Amino acid sequence: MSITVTLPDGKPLELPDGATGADAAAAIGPGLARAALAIEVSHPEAGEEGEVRDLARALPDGARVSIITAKSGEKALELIRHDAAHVLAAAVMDLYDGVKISIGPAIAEGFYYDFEFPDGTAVSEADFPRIEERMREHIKAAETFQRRDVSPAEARERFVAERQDYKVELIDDLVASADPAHPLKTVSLYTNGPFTDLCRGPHAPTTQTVSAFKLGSVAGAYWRGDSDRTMLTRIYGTAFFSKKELAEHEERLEQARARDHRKLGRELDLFMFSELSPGSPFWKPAGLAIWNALSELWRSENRRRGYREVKTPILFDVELFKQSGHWDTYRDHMYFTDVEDRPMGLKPMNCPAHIQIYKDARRSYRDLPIRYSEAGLVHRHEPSGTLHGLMRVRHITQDDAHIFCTEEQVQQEVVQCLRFGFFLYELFGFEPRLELSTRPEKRIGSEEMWDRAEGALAGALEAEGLNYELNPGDGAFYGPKIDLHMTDSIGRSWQLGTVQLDYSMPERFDLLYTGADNGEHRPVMIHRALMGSFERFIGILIEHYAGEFPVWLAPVQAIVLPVSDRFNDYAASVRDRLLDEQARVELDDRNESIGRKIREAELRKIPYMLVVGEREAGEGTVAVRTHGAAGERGGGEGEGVSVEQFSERLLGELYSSALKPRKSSERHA
RNA sequence: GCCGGAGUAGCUCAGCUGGUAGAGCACCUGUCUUGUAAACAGGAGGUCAGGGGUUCGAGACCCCUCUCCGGCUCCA
Repeated sequence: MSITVTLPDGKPLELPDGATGADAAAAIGPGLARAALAIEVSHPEAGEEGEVRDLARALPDGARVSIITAKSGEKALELIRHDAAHVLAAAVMDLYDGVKISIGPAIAEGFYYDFEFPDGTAVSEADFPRIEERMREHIKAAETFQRRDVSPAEARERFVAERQDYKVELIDDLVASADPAHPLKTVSLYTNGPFTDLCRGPHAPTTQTVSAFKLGSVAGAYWRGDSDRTMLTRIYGTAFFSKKELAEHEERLEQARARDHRKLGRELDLFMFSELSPGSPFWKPAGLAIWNALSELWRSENRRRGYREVKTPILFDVELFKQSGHWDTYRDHMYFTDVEDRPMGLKPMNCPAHIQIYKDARRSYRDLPIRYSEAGLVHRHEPSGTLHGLMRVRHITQDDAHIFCTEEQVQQEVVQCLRFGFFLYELFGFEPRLELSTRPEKRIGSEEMWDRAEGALAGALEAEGLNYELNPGDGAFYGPKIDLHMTDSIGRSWQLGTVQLDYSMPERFDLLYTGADNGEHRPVMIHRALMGSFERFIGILIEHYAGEFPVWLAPVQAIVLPVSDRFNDYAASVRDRLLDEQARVELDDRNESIGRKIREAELRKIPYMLVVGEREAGEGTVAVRTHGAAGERGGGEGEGVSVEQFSERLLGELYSSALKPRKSSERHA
């Protein structure tokens, strides 16, 4: 008897019955046999998607196979990182008595393993050297990863005897969640050296492959991600196939840390924080310049799309929040105070305020859609442990808007919001990830309402042909939402824009409009913030540009640098000339060397440095040096540019291209 | 909020097993009059996050609080 498998190039390979992945690799060649780590098996006829398996497992007849080696990219990395997690667990078990293991998967940039250490044992990064040392021993021993399929009862017995409560719970859950028609017959155990773990696999043949690894950090993590359960100790690490790749990875991380907006915020003097108001940025002049440029863009683009800007209070009688539902669902995250014995609260959202404006007049179907925009200041008591620079603050300025429309207008309005969002993101070269979040546990409104709202959002996404992820249960308490996410410099994902559908607030506030039939109807509300908040968006912008902003966003667009104080008067006249063009321009007339002035302007990442000395003062010119590209006296584009010429050029870059007038046919949304 | 770590001059950091606080840059003053990434000299600057404790003596050790960092949970 023999079996036939198909190789990636389409060629069939005949093997004896019961042949394994290792046999297949050996049949192809001795080099591949040595390099093989695992094998990807797919069996389209049997409906089996590609699955990476151990080399030691028998291949099914008729399968398509592909040998995984160190060159197989992500799949190979995932494999050895998972191996590394087992090696880590083995080392920790060696070093700490009574430690309980839970789970240890490979993740995007590495791996982790979650442990429960005995009471009184705190593990910190200081312990990493000895843990790593122990890991190296397991790797040097080239322990084989041996898989054993056993009955759930046998596995359970084993882990009960070892007091591995988490493993016992995992087995019980596996058994309980199995389809009653096909009860779970086996679970797999993997053993390397003295360590055995409940694990689905696959693994490389031995621990030897995990040669280039490093532990990264230690963190708390709730068992099963549930904050009501035990907090375990998570140890993060990463692994590569070579020391070189590991070093490159660390180099990348270091470069990423250099663009951290908190670091750049300090270096470029953009904003600061004070212990006296945690989670609340103080915008310094340079940072506010960015804010204002962005705000100008936001304002003009809103106007173009039929939004009318409003401004509303931040402090309200709590009655408003009782009516809106915030009191019931959001109280713990709000700030309250008493004003002359009257309980008041800071708004955590702008919608109830915009609703007051809607209700200030009788509305007709002819008025709809009504679109109110506001750079609305809200306060949210974010838990202390979650604050993070500009990304997670308690004092939030949303680029908010609320659209009041008819049921029929919902989809087109949502589509317009999405297009508007993409228009903005494309200006910065952002490629956001989309999520559709559906009804949460804590919610208001009927099931039919949620059905309709979720359907409308999904409909808009599909009408636009957009790819999105479903995020069940993550909607706002009043309605489902579409969120736009971006990642920061080190890969953390942050929600920026959001488009939320709301049939509930209009009901709670008894919003009405008069229809063509002269009857009263209920409008639908759309809550939308595209950048999300100015704070978070600017945080992302800083990291995106690594502080090297395009001219229209740069806090200082040009700086005039006189070579000596004999040319200060001429330099001031150049500065004044550019100020007249509304440019953000500075003059560095300190008694310092030109080298010093240039160095400091470079460090401030100012786009244009205008050096003026004897020759420039005589000719009415400037010597232009652009940031990052060293200028040259006596040559290059920089020398002898008239102030006129430079002013023209700067004028062309002072505003985002989006802010320049354009014909309605060019409008994106 | 939870787990772990950290907090020394404006910034970046040093400060041994407890013996009474230091560097570079920035700042101020003076000299120099500068041509494309750091002129030279001098000076000033600290309740070592805050509070309590141990000790003859604490920046170092212990406890509490605050803030920050890395995660987890949460995030309208």
